[in-house]
Formats: sequence, structure tokens, C-alpha cells
Amino acid sequence: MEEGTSKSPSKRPSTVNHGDADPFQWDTREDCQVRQILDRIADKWSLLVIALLENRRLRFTELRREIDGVSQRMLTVTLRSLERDGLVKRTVHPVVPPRVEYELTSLGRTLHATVQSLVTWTEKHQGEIAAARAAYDSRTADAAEATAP
Amino acid sequence: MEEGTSKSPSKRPSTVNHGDADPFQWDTREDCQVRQILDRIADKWSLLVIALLENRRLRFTELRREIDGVSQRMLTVTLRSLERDGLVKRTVHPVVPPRVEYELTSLGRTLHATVQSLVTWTEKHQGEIAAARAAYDSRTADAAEATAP
DNA sequence: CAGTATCCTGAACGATACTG
DNA sequence: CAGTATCGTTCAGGATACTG
Repeated sequence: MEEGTSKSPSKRPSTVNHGDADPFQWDTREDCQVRQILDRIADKWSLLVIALLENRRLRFTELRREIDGVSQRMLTVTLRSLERDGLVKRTVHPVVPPRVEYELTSLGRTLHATVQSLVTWTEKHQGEIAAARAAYDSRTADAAEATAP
Repeated sequence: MEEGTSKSPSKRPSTVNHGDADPFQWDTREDCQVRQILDRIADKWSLLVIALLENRRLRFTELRREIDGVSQRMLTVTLRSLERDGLVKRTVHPVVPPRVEYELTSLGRTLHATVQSLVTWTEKHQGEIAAARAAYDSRTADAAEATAP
């Protein structure tokens, strides 16, 4: 598992370079914290895990069953990332067979609350977005049809 | 440009399958709107573009200069996606040389406002996250050192 | 049960060259 | 100026097999 460790730390090709006095430092720097957090929660599974753990602590297999599309490997990678960032607490019970439980930390719960505003926004505006997409696609289709009929 | 068009529409391998009555429909379905929105704004450049357009309308080259790490290709792809979703308005002025200006739509502005809460959360908690990472990494390093010295 | 370790594929992205 | 077209690389993530 090299990517789990390399995912966050190995990201400074110093591409984005703005530099000057700017009211938007938070988004113009490559190592921007916001971007890192967004990358964390917007990846394929993190949000699902956070949402499921919001209710109750769950075991590895329970999470797997709930999400079900996730591969064993990616669930592990996702959980490790969340644990590393202090969003999820991992508890190993020294029994056999092993029993490992995951739960949100208090930090994880505050993140979930914040994400809710995004969820709310999306639910409120998904109609507009769908309409915009449909409009754009039909416009594009028309243009293509007019160009190469 | 195949990926620009395929980016959003070609995403239903119907992997995540939960099904049963669940208070979390918004996050367990593969075609989840929240996930789509997150994918849009969390990609490499969208957030930067939205942030820059929050202030003023900008031309293609101006955006390119501001972001500067972005390739011509990705800026185009990003702008097209944002336009398709109704977050950004594209205006072509029929002059020569061409003059194309981009600005946020009202929908785009409301999204920016929503994202701000995430930014605020991040600024507030980045210390905790950094600490959690450092703690996790040192723990991990210790374990590795104890296993294979 | 809860993982690791490998291998492999597709697609995201960058670099480059060309155009209305 | 503001793109489009093509090519090559990288790497996230799935499939599979093996362990404490």
C-alpha cells in the first residue's frame, strides 16, 4: 500500500503559483488545506463512510456490507486516510476472531455537520443543475448536427 | 475532448447498491447528486475557477494567468463542465481577436457561498488535522521500526 | 474477521501541435 | 485569443490471492 501514504504527502510539484498579495490565498496555493480536505471527503468512498458512521460505530465487515460496491482494498485505504486525519477512530478488540470497530471522532462529527450544508444546497438546486445540463447538451447536440449533417 | 463529455454522463456502473429503506439515500446511491457535485467542485481546478470568478468576470487568458499551473486543455475542460452545470456563464464577443468572458451565474454564486462554510471549517480545524496526521505518522513509523529494525 | 500484497486496467491529466 | 486534436504518462482503484 504505497498510495495510502503517498496520497497526501507527495503532493508538491509546486504547480499552482500565484504569489502576490491576494485575498484568496486559501485556494490559489497548491498545498492548500481546503483542497486537501476536499480531496479527502470527495474521493470515492470517504463521504459514504462518514455518513454511515454518523449513526453508530461499525465493524469493517458491516461497513463493507453497507457500502457494498467498495472493494476490500479501497475500504481499508479510505479508513486509514480518515483515521490519519483524525476523523475516524479505529478500535481493535484483542479477541479471536479479530473485532475492529470504527467510529467518528468529534472532529469527524463536526465535518459531517459541515458537509450537510453542501448536501442541503445540492438537494435544493439539483433541479437547476439537471436543467442546465439538459439545456447545454441539447444546444451542443444541435450545434454538432448543424455542423456535420 | 472525449473526457469532458464523458466525465459526468458515463458514470453508472451501478456499483454502489444499497437498496433497502434507508435514511441515507443521498449518499448510498451511485448516481447520488451530492457525489456528483462534490466531484465537480473537488476536481483539480473547479474550485479555483469559481473562487476567481467570484470577484469579477475574467477572460480565458486572465484565468490562465491567475491559476498558472493549469494547462490550456484542463482550463477548457473545467470551464466547459462548469458551464454545463449552469455554474458559469460563457460569453463570446464577436470581435477579432476573439474575446471570451466567463462569470459566475447566480447558481454559481450560491455554491461559492456554500463552499465557504467548508473553507471556514477547514481553517478552523486544520491544526487538529495536522496534529492528527503527525501523531498517526509517528505511531506508524514507530511500529515499522519495531517490526523491522 | 480484518486485513496485506500484487497485478492490471482505464481514465485523468499534461505536453505539444495545429486553427478560426 | 481562445480554443481543438492527438499522443503519452501516471496513478487511482478493481480483482485476486494470501495471512495473523
